[in-house]
Amino acid sequence: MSPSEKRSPAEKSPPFAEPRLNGDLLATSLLAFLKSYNAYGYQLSQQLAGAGLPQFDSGTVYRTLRQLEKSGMVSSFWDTSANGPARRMYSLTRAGDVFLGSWIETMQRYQAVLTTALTGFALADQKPAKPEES
Amino acid sequence: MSPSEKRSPAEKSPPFAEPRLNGDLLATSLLAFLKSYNAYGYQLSQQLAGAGLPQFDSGTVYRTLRQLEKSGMVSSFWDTSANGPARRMYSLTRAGDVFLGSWIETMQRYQAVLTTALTGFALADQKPAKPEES
DNA sequence: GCATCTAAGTGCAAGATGCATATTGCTTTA
DNA sequence: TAAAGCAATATGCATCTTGCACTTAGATGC
Repeated sequence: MSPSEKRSPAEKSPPFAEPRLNGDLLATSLLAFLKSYNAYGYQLSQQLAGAGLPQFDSGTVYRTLRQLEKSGMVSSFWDTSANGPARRMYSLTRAGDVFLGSWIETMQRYQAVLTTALTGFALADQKPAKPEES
Repeated sequence: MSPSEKRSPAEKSPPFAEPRLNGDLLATSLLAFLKSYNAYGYQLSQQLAGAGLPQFDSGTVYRTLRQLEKSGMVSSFWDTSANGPARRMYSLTRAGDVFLGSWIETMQRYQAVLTTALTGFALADQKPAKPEES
């Protein structure tokens, strides 16, 4: 290759283009809850806390919800009908529903891979590579 | 509380204290592979690439392996028995095995929670909170 | 008034990640 | 034998993500 150019720009992919299972567990949990009913951040934060999921920081919950909205996965409006401070009510969008489905699939596939690896899978074209057990 | 002190030190938990399922998928996959056979970084990197898992950066793979070693999940030694450059051979430790088991459990529980949320679970003490669907 | 709860959000520093590149040793081939 | 190439590990850096503390603000109770 020509040794002149050193770096190509390397565009980055948008936040929720595909399921990554990295920091997406929170996002996915939020979408899963929003599939059953609309809710606001504080409420979701509390329900997550008592659901057997890891302890999510409430700041992260709010930020993730805003990010999901920017990505078109959820939509929101200010709800001032109830007493107390205004609530930002979220609901799942069509795109969010689709993403949620693919993420669940992905998670199941990952788990299948891990389970297979754990049970000692047959390595067809790859020799065992168990060095010495003397 | 007394308004004098502003911040407490707030100690941080060690890297792999408990399964977080955030950036731990790579770590867990590595441990799962190492449960069946000892292996070195380059090899693991290649096998991960063709296993139905997300595309992991090789630099991240090496760094994660070193981090796992610092945490006591794996142990390594330089293997110069084969041709080519020396390889750092990794094997799973007892602690790594335990962590792996708990992580799999955790992942299954998370998935159960999500599945339950998706199928529309019964909200006992929490009213539906479905605002208006007019 | 003052404290407290709900509700949302920001600031900051530390950690994790993606991408490109570097380095070394061995093997092959011109 | 010099050059080229692959195997194998690793680092530099900019960016993204995260946890923790703190702030703002309205409503409610004392």
